[in-house]
Amino acid sequence: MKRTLNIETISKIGEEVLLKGWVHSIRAHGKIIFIDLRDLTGITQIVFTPKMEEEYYNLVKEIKPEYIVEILGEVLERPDNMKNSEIPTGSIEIKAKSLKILSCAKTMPFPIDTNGYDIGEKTRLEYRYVDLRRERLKRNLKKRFETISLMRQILKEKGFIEIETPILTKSTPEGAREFVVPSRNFKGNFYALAQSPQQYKQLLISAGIEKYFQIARCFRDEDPRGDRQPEFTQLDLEMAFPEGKEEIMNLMEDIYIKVIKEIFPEKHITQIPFPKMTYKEAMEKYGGDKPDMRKDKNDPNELAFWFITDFPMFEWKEEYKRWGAVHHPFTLPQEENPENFKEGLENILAHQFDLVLNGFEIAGGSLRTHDIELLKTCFMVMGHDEKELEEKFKHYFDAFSYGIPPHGGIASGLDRFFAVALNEESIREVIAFPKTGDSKDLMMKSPSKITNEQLKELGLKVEENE
RNA sequence: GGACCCGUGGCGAAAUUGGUCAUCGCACCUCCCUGUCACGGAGGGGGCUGCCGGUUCGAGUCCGGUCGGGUCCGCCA
Repeated sequence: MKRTLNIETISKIGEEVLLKGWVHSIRAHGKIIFIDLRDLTGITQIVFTPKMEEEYYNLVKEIKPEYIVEILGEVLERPDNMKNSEIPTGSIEIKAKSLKILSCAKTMPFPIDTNGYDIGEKTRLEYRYVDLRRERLKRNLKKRFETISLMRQILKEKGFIEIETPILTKSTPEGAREFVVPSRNFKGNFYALAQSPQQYKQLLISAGIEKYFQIARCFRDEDPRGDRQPEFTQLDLEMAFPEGKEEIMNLMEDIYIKVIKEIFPEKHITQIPFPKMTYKEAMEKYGGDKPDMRKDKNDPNELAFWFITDFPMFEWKEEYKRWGAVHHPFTLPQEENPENFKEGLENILAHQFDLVLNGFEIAGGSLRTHDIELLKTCFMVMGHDEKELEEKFKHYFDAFSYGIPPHGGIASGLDRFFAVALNEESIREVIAFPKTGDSKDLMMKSPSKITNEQLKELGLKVEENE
């Protein structure tokens, strides 16, 4: 017999159904026993009475919360005074005929029929597979999936194609600290995990993939925060021949408006089209480059999307005693004549913009420099010499020398977006298996030591005292 | 690299100024209950207060260290 999902029982009154799922709760009244059966679609009440076959009725008493069971029974409409308006299947119940235990379960390490906020994160992360049984987390993961599906659909309709770029790539100067991966075949050499598909996507543009996107995993070995993880997901896209940066902004705006309308209909956007504000104005008026522009900060359903534009191109990096890029070196400066760079680097703006949502930066985009000389100048300004460029970016300049159209793109951090859209304080609540503030995986217990054999094979120094 | 906060049975919390304070709720176990849906009722098991050391006649309660979590600054092209 084919399995019926809990939510489907409502339309099967009078029919015999086979249900499978988790025992959410048990209410035993001596003779009559109620079990709330949970599956991905919801909860259904099952009723067991002594009238059923003795073999099965005795088995019911063995059942404990979170056991996984299979129940054959008849869908009955409940008498009016016994209906439960709290749950979708509250108007019916299943009169059980038989029962089979598919899996037993130990007592859960913490309650899962709550929202979980009052349980220490340490415990929740250690038993993440149990924590994920929580309704709230399953809802978050579902919404996440629905959103990403919609984004793919929208971009497909607009002529973008999704392309996977390498995760194992090369260490480059500039940018975030990278995770490095030792090479076994070439001892003493290392891959770096991609901190962003930036270079690859620009090379795809040079190849004539005029509209690229990717739901991309990125890796950065920086100290995490509540809204950061060492690995995270971004909607990454790039296009050739954009009609100015406005085309990119409009595209991103269009995507988010559709996402909110379809996946988060309870939300309302403060202002459409998304207002724009220059970096200078944001800094002067709001003291930061990601102002929270909500009208009513107590309204949990308000979403204030704002574009912040005209970021400076360069900033002084005191730590390294040199100039660096505010965004990245590939950003197109608004001053395209390198001669004028001498006037004062701090005054040069870039064709760069961020998308800010309720005080969080959820996307950063720009037009890219496609003039090789200008690009080299930008690198030189930031303290890189010809030799280093030849070493680290040869592929990049070479590709451009074979022809590169004007292009631009944007990357949007999805974890942060989901946290805001789902009213979660931490992005850990919207990621299935997040890491701690120390970049550890408490469930898998990683990072972990590896054996001396492994170290040797990788050409790494063997620990003496192990 | 720096600053701050937290750590009590499985989970969440309580323990006046350090002195029977290891308590409560949930969960768990046993028994009773044919209509509950946070079911109800009776009884029961479980911690020595993250760890180490110090102060004190006496510490969960003070001090130091350590381990484990969290937040923030730096960092995050």
